[in-house]
Amino acid sequence: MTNKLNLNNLTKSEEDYLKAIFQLLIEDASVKVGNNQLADYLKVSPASTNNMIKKLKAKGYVVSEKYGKLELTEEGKSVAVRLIRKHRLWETFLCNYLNFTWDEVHDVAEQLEHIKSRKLIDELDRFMDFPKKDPHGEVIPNANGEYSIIPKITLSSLSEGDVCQLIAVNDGSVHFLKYVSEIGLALSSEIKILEVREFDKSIRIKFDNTIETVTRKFADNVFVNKVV
Amino acid sequence: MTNKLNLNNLTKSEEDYLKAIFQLLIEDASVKVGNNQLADYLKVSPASTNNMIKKLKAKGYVVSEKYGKLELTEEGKSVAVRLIRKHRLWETFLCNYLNFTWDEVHDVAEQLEHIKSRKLIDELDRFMDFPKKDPHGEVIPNANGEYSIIPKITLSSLSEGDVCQLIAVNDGSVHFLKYVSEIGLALSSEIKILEVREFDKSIRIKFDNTIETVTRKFADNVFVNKVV
DNA sequence: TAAAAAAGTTAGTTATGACTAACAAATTAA
DNA sequence: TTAATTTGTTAGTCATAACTAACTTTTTTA
Ligand SMILES: [Mn+2]
Ligand SMILES: [Mn+2]
Ligand SMILES: [Mn+2]
Ligand SMILES: [Mn+2]
Repeated sequence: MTNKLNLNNLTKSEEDYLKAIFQLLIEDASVKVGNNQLADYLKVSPASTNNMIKKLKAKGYVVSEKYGKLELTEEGKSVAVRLIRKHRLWETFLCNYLNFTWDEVHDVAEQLEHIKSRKLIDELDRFMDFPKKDPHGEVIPNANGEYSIIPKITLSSLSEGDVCQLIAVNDGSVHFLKYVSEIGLALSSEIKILEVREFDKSIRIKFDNTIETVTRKFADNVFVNKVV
Repeated sequence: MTNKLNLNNLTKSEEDYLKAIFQLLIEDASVKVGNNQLADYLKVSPASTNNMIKKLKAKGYVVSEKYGKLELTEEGKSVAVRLIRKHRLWETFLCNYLNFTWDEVHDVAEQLEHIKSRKLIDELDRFMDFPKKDPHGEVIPNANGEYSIIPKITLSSLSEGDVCQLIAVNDGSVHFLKYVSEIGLALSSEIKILEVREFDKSIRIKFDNTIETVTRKFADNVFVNKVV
C-alpha cells in the first residue's frame, strides 16, 4: 500500500485552492475548469492562481497541461473532501449546539475547517452522533472520505407545473440564506412551479399556501429533488 | 468612551507575541521582560522579535524604549486575555466533551484560540455552563475579560514538612502532563514535602500513600496552594 | 481565415514573518 | 574601571502569497 502519509503539511491557502477546484469540478462536471475561472471564484488575480497551480502540480495534487484545464489527483480530491467534511461538521455543530442560525455558520466554518487534528473532527462527529447532512442540506462525508451523491438539480432548471422538494441551498451568501428563511422556505419544503416568465426568467412558485416570485439568480442557488 | 473597536485585525503571529509577552509578565511580575527573553520563549530569533515588537509598538499594543524592557498597553493586555480565555475554553471543551486527555488539548487549543468569532466563544462558554477552570486548573477569564487571580506558588518553592494542594499545572508539555498522571498526581491532590535534597534540589513528596522523588524542573511546573 | 476577444503565462513588486551575520549598547565580572 | 559577556538592533536574505502590467496562446467571431 505504501501509504504516502502526507502529514497534512499544506498551508491554509493551498487547502482553499484545492477545495475550490474540487467544488468547481463537481458543480459543472462536464465543463472543464480553467485558471481564470478559478481566479474569479476565489476572488484573486489570474496571476495568483497560476502561481499556486504550479506549486500544487509540483506537490502532486493537481494535473494540467500548459494552457490546459485543471484536474485533481486522487490525493488532491482527498484533501478537498476532508476539508468539506470538516466544514460541514463544524457548521452542524454551530447550528445544533451553539445557537447559530444557518446564515451565520459559513464564515466561521471557513476558519474552523483549517484546524489540523484528526482526533478533533472525528470526536466532534461522534459527539453529534454522526450527522448525515449539514444545516444547508449538504451531505457530510464520513471519516473515510466516503459520501453519497444525492441527485439534485437547481430550482431554475424546472418547468411550469413541476413539483419539487427543497433538499439543499448554497451556503455561501448570508443575504441569500436570510432571504430564503424570510419568505418561509426551509429544507423539505414542497414547491410547485406556477409560472416561468420568459422575459427575465423569474419564477412564480407556491409552497405552504404562500405564493412568491423569485429571480433566476435566487433559483440557481436552491437545490431540489423533482417530485412530479 | 470613543471605543476604538479595533476589529480584531491582528494576525496569528501578532496575537501569539502579545500572549507570550503577557504570560512572561505575570510569571515573573517583578522581573522585566526583554527582547531576547521573548525570543527564547517563542523559539524564534531575537531579530524576529525585535521586528515584531516594532510593529506592535506602532499599532499601540506594546510600549518600550530603545534597549529597554517591554510593557503591554491596556489594549495589548486585553488581546492577550481574550486569547487566554479562548485557549482555556477550548481545552475544557476538548477534555469534557470530545474525549481528549489533558496532555492532548494544548496543541489543538493553540490553533483554535485564533478563530475569530465573538459569538463562537461566548456560545461555547454558555454551552459548557460557564466553566471556571480549564483541565490544568487555570482560571478562565469571563466574557468581559475579568478573572480572579488565585494565589499560587510552585511546588519547588516549599520546604520540608510543608503540606499543599495541587491546584494547577503548566499545560505546555505533553511529556510533563503524562508524567504527572502516571505517578498518580491530579488536581486537588494533597502533597506533603518529605525532604528537599540540597545536592540537586530534588524533592521527596508523599500523596495518597504514594512516595515519589521529583526533580526541581518537575516541581517548577506544579502549582500549589500551601495548606500547612 | 484574419481580427478580436478571452484565457493563460511571465516578470517584477509588495507585505508578512521568518532567518543569519554583523554591530552597538548595557550589564556584569575581573 | 576596564574587559568580557549579555542584550538589543540593524542590514540583508528567503519563502509565501498576494498584486499589476505586459505578453503569449487559444478560442471565438466577423
Ligand atoms: Mn477555507
Ligand atoms: Mn453548508
Ligand atoms: Mn497561538
Ligand atoms: Mn491549560
